[in-house]
Amino acid sequence: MGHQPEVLQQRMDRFKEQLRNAGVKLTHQRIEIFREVAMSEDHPDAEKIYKSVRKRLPSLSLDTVYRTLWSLLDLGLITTLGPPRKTVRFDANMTLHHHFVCSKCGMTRDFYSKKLDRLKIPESEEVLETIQRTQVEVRGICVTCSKRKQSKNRFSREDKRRRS
Amino acid sequence: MGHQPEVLQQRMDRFKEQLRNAGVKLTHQRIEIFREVAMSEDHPDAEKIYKSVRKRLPSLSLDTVYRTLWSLLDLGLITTLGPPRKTVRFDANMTLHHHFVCSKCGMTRDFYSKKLDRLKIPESEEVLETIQRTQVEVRGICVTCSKRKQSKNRFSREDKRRRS
DNA sequence: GTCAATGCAAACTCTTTGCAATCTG
DNA sequence: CAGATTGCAAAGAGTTTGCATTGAC
Repeated sequence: MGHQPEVLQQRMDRFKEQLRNAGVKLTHQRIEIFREVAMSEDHPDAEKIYKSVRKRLPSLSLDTVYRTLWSLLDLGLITTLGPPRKTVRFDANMTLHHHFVCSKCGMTRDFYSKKLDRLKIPESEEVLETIQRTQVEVRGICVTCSKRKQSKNRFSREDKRRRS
Repeated sequence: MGHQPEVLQQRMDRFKEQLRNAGVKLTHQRIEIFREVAMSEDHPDAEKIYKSVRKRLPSLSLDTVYRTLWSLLDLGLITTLGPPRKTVRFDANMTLHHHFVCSKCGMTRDFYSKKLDRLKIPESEEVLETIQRTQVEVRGICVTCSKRKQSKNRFSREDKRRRS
């Protein structure tokens, strides 16, 4: 479980540089939390990150993990799996379709494309026993979020949360 | 906000047929909850479905909405947006990559493909102002979940939840 | 030294569960 | 009518917040 050392090093360097550029403090917590996400191959959730990092920083608290993760997201150093929302959302459209997803608000819209429906997937043997469906997810910023006066991509995510 | 009438009708018919085949009762609640998901174009969460259906069935409770949605998921009548988990998961791999996702447990693994990286997306103008990234999500059942003795895809999801 | 960031504890929100009452087939 | 399903209320997760303390620059 882990990436090539040089990949990790590269990510860590980029991370430190971006934090400095943003005028944000390089705390032990942030360094270790980012390292954990950067090292892992399994897309961990906050709880899992918390447990791992805690071995190195026993005083770490879970809320710091959350705060740090949202911050890293805003800085563009990490992404979320699927739309960045906490509640599960459902879809009765079982026909082949694809998604536009807004990275800010999680808005999701279907779109159709015969070409994309026919995608050939390479190897899957290792991980998936049976394949059910292949879907393209296009991520970007939606029209509404683009218009909304942006807090210049500030480090703190607080304003965004209070609003929604 | 709504699909073509004939699409809705088709989905409702399929829904009723599948429930009968599975030997599952066709209650008002299930019918209205499924109709709501089938009608909507915006991938609603449980809360939103609850609020809408409540206008028609004032006695509906939120826990019934949850139970029904997981059940419909098991029957293959609806899907979730992204992996079917409740907690957000993070990813420090900012290089172009794609995902294998297990529909049962939410396990997610990266994979790489130069071909998929070069996907051409059709129209996006309407919805997304700027596109950040395009990613392919391959859904299926992972090796571990395939092995796990399956409760013959029973309607109730309870066993699965308790286990995790 | 200053102000951002952390840890703690408490509040909140979302989701699940146990059980008696109700409704479908 | 029997057993599945619902509604209720309460418990459980997961996540966020206010505030005093700590630590990076």
